[in-house]
Amino acid sequence: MVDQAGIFEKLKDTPLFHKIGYEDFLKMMDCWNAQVKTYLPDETITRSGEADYDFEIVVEGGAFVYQESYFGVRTLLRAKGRGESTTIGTEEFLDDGMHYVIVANGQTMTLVFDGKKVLGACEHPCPFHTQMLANMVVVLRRAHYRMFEHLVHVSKRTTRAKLLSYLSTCQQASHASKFETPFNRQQMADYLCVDRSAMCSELSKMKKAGLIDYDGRWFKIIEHPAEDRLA
Amino acid sequence: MVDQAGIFEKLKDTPLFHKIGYEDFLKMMDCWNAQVKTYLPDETITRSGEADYDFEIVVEGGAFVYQESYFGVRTLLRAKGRGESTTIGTEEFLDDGMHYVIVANGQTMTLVFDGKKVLGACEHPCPFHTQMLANMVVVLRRAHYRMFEHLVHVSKRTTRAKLLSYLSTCQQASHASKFETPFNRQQMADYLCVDRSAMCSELSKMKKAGLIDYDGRWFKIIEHPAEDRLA
DNA sequence: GGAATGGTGTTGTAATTCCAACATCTTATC
DNA sequence: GATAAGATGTTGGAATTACAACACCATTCC
Repeated sequence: MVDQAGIFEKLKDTPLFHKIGYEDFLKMMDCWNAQVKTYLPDETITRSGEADYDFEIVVEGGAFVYQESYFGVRTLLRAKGRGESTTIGTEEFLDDGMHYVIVANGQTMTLVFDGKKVLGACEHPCPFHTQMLANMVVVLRRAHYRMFEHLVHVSKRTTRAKLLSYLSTCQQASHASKFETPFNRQQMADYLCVDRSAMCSELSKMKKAGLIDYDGRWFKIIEHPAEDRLA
Repeated sequence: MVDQAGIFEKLKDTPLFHKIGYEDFLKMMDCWNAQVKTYLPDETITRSGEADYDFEIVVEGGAFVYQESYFGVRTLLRAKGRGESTTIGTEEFLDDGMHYVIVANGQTMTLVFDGKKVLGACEHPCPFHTQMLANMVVVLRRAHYRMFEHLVHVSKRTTRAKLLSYLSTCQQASHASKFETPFNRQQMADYLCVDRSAMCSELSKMKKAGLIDYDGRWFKIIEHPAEDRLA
């Protein structure tokens, strides 16, 4: 059994709890009807349509979020890492028309709030309530933008265009002409939704064509490609 | 010149202003240092790096959000419809590492809040502040999930897999075996990032193969495709 | 050292997609 | 009815990708 202080310790450094102190946390636990739940590995935590108004945060362990098709075929959307604490709920809870399943990744402990209270207008607004909502907005915006970047890259029709779109973004983020990618080749191929070997081959061609230069994870974009390849 | 009452009239029915009354609105205008701005068609409203902490809402007109590559090549991310009011800012403002440009779509009027006050903890928390943040979370979550669905479809390697993924989602949302899509063929092809004619051709094959049936925008999924095509 | 492992690059073939062009059908519009 | 415009379906050749198989290199482990 873990006490409230123990739970707070595991959450306090996450972006969602930015500027939330222990006293705020205690009030929150009371005000939002917090409940601690534990799950066995692979146990279903929740699915769309059930308890849509709960707001559940991973305290310990982790969770997988799957999209579920009409026929029950699942596609892995996101992994909530063990010990990463935050926000199953911040990004997925409380909406209609979503079809997902959330499954525990190993032994998992969560904190469940009453979502109606979280998103409802308080008669006696508390500072922590406003702060938590502001934190949620920040966390959501970041995730939203990352996903949009991803979609922009994947939307390109050819492997070359996908690579240029992605590498251009990396270069921008690095603020330098030479930059290092966080992915190895397989991960980069998965991220861009192309075949790894085909991607390697395309990288070779681009190097020979003088478009880019690279060595391992270090890349450099040399020439400005025709606009229509990037657009 | 439009007065505050006129602005409120244009915003009050949007999701972002759910449960926000006129008195709340007036307080908000004061508390968050609201300023009204107008833009000429195609005028740049803002770009990443400039005024990152402002929170700007379209009151009248509209806006295009572009991603901008290292070389200045722009990709259209999103169109904020004329008169649709809400939320340039709700989804894009206040983050680092975003490279975008926002351009007015026709004559446009906006409302600019001080983002630091919007996301900052208030010393004297107001009910409208909490309500607005809760509204932002709802709006963001919805947009986030829609984008995720989009990414799931586009991530599939073949046109057939993209179609099945998309149609499966439509079928789920309709709660019926037969359903109508909101897109015409060209829009559907753009959404799935494939060529229209190739998509039409693939639809024909799928119909002949007995996987689906369709007539115009009406579709029906007949057989469960092999799991590996959908996964 | 030798073997195993994981990351990377190359190649050839089969499959898929893009692209352009055209045919068909429906729906305005006059 | 005649015409135009728009959406949809079809086809064939060129371009691109997926897939499988293998070579190469560095690291790790015994």
